[in-house]
Amino acid sequence: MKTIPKISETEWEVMRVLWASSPLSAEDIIARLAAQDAAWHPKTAKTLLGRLVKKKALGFEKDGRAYRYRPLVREVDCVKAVSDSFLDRVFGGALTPMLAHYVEHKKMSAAEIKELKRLLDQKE
Amino acid sequence: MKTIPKISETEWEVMRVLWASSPLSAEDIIARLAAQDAAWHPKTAKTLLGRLVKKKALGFEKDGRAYRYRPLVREVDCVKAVSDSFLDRVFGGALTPMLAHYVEHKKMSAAEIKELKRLLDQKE
DNA sequence: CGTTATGGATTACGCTCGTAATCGTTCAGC
DNA sequence: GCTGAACGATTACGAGCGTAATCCATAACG
Repeated sequence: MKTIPKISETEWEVMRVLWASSPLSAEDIIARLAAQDAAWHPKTAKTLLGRLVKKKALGFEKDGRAYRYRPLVREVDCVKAVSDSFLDRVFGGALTPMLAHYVEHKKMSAAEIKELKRLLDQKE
Repeated sequence: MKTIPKISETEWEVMRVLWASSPLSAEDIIARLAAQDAAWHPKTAKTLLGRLVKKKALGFEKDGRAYRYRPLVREVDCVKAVSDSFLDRVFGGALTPMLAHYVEHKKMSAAEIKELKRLLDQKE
């Protein structure tokens, strides 16, 4: 089991772009980030790319002077790590109260409810 | 709607103790923290209490030389704030994939599954 | 009554984060 | 070939965090 580097709040946005599609150039990544949130400053994105490379969440191949970045860690693994820590911290590790919180406080469509029930059925 | 102060990882453990029971003296809080995790250093806990007071997550009444601390923010509100941000960051705000992740990756007892289904039924 | 233990306040310190600007190099266009 | 634009690398910097130790006042014990 590989060690999952700790990915910060803003770094997650970058990772999510690359999990959705990779490899990508910095330029492409910046474009996609700006597409979902215009407040992204290119320099900031570059800094984050550098940090993610340093902490080995991203790798790259050179493509001329530029890099093409790709994830070195799988999304599922990162999601699992951070989900577990969230569960521990906020709900003391108790799964059901956590799920109950969401079910009770967030809107869900009938289809979503059905889908979730199906998953629960499978689990039995 | 009051503003929820940002509560850090370790601060959450302190808050959880006080949400479970308050008001409590620093001594009591430290004892309860140590009970669940022996690695807690009293000085560290004091620092966190101070910080939580400063950021107005906790208040206190004087009781002689000592303080009796109590939460100034409700657990539900904090849970909601941090849950929403977690959902956004890790799952891009998509509720069902998030719930699905937990249902698929964590162990649940038959009773828990049943309880959750009941909540989903209510929601319909 | 004085000394010590205890309580909160203050100070410490290295790390990470968010947010960029600057630097040095190299590719591309003129 | 020369110049400027663009790339990654390096540097910046204040805030917050995790982890304590130290300081100062007072309460409790002897």
